[in-house]
Amino acid sequence: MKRRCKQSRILLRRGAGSISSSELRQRLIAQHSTLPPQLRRIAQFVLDQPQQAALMRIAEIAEHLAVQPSAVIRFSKALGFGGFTEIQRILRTDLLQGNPSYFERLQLGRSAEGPLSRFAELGAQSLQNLPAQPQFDAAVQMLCAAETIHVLGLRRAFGVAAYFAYLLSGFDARVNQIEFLGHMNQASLSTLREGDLLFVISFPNYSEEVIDALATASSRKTRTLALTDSEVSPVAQKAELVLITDQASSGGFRSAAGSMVTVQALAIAFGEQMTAQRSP
Amino acid sequence: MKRRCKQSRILLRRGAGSISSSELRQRLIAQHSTLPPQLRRIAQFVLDQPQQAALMRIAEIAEHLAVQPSAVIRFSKALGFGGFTEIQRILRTDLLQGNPSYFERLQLGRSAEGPLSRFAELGAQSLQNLPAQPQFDAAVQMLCAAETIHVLGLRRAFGVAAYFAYLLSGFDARVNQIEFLGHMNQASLSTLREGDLLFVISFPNYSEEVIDALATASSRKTRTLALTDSEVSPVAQKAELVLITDQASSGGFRSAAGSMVTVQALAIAFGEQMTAQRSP
DNA sequence: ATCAAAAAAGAATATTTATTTCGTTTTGGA
DNA sequence: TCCAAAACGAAATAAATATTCTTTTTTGAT
Repeated sequence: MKRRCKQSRILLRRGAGSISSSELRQRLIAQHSTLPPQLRRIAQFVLDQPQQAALMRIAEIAEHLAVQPSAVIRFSKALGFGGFTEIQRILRTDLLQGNPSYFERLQLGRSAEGPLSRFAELGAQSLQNLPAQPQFDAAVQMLCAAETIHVLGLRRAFGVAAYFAYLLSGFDARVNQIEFLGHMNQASLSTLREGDLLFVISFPNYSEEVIDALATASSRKTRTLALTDSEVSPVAQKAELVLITDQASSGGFRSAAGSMVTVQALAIAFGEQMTAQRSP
Repeated sequence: MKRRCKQSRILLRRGAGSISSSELRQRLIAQHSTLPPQLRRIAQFVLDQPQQAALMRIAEIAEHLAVQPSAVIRFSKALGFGGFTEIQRILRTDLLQGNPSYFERLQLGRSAEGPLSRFAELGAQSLQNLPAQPQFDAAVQMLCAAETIHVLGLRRAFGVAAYFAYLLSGFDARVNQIEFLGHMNQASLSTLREGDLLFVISFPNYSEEVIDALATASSRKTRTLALTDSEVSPVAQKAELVLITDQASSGGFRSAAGSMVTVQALAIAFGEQMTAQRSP
């Protein structure tokens, strides 16, 4: 009966019978009561701990549930799959956080239809990775402690910088957007002082001016905070504290959604803290 | 040299040399600059997309980064590991323990704590509503047909306008951001002509200047396109064609993520169409 | 109690996947 | 420009892992 095996392999490679994770759950729930004891335990495990099931090897799952590896295979076949690998593929795409379809599509090489949904997806990806920002609170502290906040973003980051400066000014912060109007670079930077904060926003390709500004800042004992796309970007290396966002890019285009949300959250956290300090 | 392999395997199985994910990140950042180009790209990928790196096979990662599988192994060894499997083990443990993503929380009905997650959610909401934009194609047509595109956004919309103007200029569009510098409002609007397009971005409270500009435009036979939050907003009523986004707000604060994504999609659709018209 | 049918176990096999090896190319220094 | 060292690419190898196959045990009906 080697043919059956071959056949199922082919199906898997095609990705033809691939279903969504919610369909999988439904099928699991539907068949759960009709399954023999061991297989039922496996089904329960997949339902209860999908993340673990996605990452563990068959042998590990088998050991964890005190069954034989072959039981896991029988389970998969009973559910109508060719093998456990197919189930795991579904679980893993799902584990790739929130937006399973994005990763799925990436792998298949197809992109979403229409620019709007394409970039909406890209933006959503940016937003998904935001909440895990250990530096966020420290960044807010730096903002609060600063005498004057200088905001610098050029080119694609200019709009984000402007938005941030606008929001901060709404909270009566001493804020100054550096625009290099008329290309008077050194003159613009002459307002950086000790006790101030330089907040830079920069994405590839990183502008020389921004990197220079960071150097100027540290020579003037101005503290520095950067919002960029990678921990190892040139600006990240020169800044005291780094926030990361908008890493994903599609076809050479990068979303700005994560940046906008980050600066908004920063500004509002800043505002809340400042008003809290004054009133009581 | 088979012994080396055996040895490292044994270490792996023991889990003895296993380090934490933050240690891994530190090591990655520290060595990043000293690594050869390909390995550096891999390091960056692991830093920037740890979830994906955790789940992908070596061959997939290699393909994604356009390197050979062996490069991934060389990378692992350069970092002091026995193989990529060891790195992946760290990443996977992290994936399991760590972040239940806020999408998950959304599904569970619990709301997120902390400003970052709060506004990430808000932004995600904005993005979800985007794809259903019947006017999108018409808007792109208007952009393509325009002689010169004038972009106007003030206050909270200023950053979005700047971003849009920046993107359009990258596609060799004739674009002009109206900034009302020095408050010479009428002078700024004197460049509006027949055949041009005025693209305005405005959210509550809607600036008087923007509404005035729309009036001026129609008196000068300049076509008008608006990006706003509601079909019945003052700017929507005065504009020929209207795009809607960022309707949701939380505690009086509105996300700008939808606007950014919309203008990005507009600009790129514009760019694609213009290049298509030229080349064939 | 006994038999047949179903379920499970364990060993054997096929396969996928990681890793090594080695030849070639590129890079940086005399 | 040449040489040596480093980096890279591709195929070969080894390891891990999933899957199948056969045997043994359990279950439940008569």
